[in-house]
Amino acid sequence: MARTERAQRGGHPGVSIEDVAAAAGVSTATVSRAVRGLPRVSPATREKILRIAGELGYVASSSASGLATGRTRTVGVLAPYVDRWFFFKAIEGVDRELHARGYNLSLFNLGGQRGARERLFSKTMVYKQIDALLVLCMSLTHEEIDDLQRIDIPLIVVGGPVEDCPSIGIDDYAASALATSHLIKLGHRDIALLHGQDDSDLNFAVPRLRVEGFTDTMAKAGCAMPAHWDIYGNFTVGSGQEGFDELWSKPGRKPTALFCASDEMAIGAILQARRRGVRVPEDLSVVGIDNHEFSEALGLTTVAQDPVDQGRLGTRMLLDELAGATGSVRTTVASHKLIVRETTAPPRLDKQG
Amino acid sequence: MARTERAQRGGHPGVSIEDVAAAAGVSTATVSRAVRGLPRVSPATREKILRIAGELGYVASSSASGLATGRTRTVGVLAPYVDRWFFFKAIEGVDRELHARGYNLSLFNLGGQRGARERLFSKTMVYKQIDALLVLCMSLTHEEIDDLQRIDIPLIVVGGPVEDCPSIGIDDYAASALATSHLIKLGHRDIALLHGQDDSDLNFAVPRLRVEGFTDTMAKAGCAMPAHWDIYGNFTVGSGQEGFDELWSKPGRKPTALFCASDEMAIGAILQARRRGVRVPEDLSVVGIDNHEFSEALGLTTVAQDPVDQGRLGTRMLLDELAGATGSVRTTVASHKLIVRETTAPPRLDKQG
DNA sequence: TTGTAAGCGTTATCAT
DNA sequence: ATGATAACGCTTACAA
Repeated sequence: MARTERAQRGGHPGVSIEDVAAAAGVSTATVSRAVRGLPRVSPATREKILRIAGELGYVASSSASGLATGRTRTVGVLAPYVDRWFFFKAIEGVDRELHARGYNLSLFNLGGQRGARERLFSKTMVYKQIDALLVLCMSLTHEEIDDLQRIDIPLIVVGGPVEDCPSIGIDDYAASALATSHLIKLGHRDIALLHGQDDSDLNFAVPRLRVEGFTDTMAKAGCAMPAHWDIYGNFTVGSGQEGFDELWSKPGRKPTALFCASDEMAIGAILQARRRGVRVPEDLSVVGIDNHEFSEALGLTTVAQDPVDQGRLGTRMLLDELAGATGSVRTTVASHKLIVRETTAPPRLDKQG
Repeated sequence: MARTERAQRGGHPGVSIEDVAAAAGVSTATVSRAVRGLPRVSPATREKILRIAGELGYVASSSASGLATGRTRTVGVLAPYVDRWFFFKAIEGVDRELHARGYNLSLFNLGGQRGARERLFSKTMVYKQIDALLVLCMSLTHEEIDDLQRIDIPLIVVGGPVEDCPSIGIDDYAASALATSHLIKLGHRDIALLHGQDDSDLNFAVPRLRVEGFTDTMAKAGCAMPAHWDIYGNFTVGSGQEGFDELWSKPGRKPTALFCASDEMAIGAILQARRRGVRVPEDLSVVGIDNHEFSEALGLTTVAQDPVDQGRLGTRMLLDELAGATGSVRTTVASHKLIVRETTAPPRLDKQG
């Protein structure tokens, strides 16, 4: 199908490099160099070419240059969800860095359907379509990892450790230890735990680390926790609500504080506590991890992390690697910080251990 | 640069259609037909080719086929934000539909920096890179619209009307009228308004329509609203909090109800009200629009809409259009529904009009 | 049913 | 500094 035929059939061939070359009276090679800002073009011709290209509205075809160079100038972002705080924040950071450096972002969202990983991630989805891959806080099967390694493009995971892959994220263990000791320093000893696993099994490491940080800190402080204070949720607000009800409906002593493995669960728990007439922090202190958008409004004490920045940094490493700086991609730990607000206070004297 | 050279230089040529053809003892044309499921291939050869392609791990180069066909099989998604409820929900719907039909999603996020449109959307960003464009609830400048029309690819905006563009979204006027009359039917006459404009001026229509729905309904019911009950926010939780404080700090009579143009503002207002000792709904009824994730947990009465579905439907129209069904893309109105929960109740008798 | 071969719009090598 | 020209890997008339 020749260009002329396409045009005849009502297609939209657009203006090609050849059109520009013809209009400028130079070769396509020169146009190519000129528009890409490469050397070996005299200032005069460059200016002329740029002007004409502008007039004609020339934009290089990404398919064509992709084919010629073997690079697509797009990086893939693989996310288990796109509607959860950490994820959309990270995506924002990734997008910013990517477009700032002239790259495109191709989004692959595995989630959507809650309950199980709906779409499997196959190499065909990205093979020859992206220059690098950024994985958002999810574990990969061995098969997926192997596939990815075989493709051999720069890869980084943002938001949690995955074996055999470089990653960037906070030290989840330290973060939850920090939240827990904040509670302990306040005088709490009767602390319940609201944690759990992501619905779709997408990352086991982060939840586990956050629990271990809690458990170890409790143990070190000599605090024991009855088994029925160990509540299992799934990192959503809804499960935070249910978690609170479960905790409070059980007979026996109540805790004076609640450690939640994520702000979303903490928010759910607090909302439900208030609904049940349990005052926060007077009757129950609550602490979370993340510093979700809504946490400030609620006055939630939490350990903050910055997913935007993690996304940006991860992207930067990927792009540097692509730019030839071998070794740019390496496992990095991002910072976290305790933010004390209004949902934590010393336990009431009559309840103190 | 020949294939062999690339390989020698440590590049990763991958397995090409030619490799498959050679291994199968057929021509590339046949391989092409076979792998794409086209007719005119005998069952036997097809099976053989598929097997070999599988063994070799063959995946067609999107650049090459894009160049050959003039189609990229990716659609662009232009979003003012990616970290706001409507937007990430819509993106989820878009992504689902897209990948289900073998398309890729290229994300362009204009936001990030709050305060002003940071990145301008230029035709060079998408020209020749996408087959269709889905715009998420933002107004475009005339220049941008012109550019887009000139590119002449299917276009739809999801989440709000934009002049001269087909769109899908709820009837924002009707939705806010519905929320308002819910309040009025409950017996409220002293109703305050929390509305505003998106930070970055990204869509004027939606906020305006929601205000008009409120204002007209109030007028029809013969309710007057003092000017200082007209509070201006920016659709965020934070501005909901500030809005409440502004409303409550002013001297004079207090309203018995508050209409918020979005759930996020409503949530902020409620949280702040409680913090100030104002009970919801006893002292103040609050209603929102959207049915945000957190609204159920808070018990917020609201008018629900389903962005996931809007995104999916918008995408479907785009893809149908690309599949040749001319006229598939057309302005459509999505449904909304009042959900009465716990933040609205009749006004207290001593305060009734 | 299968193969041949001409494009698709760039980039990059090598001359000039 | 500039130009010819051969790739890049696929699709698609058209011929066989």
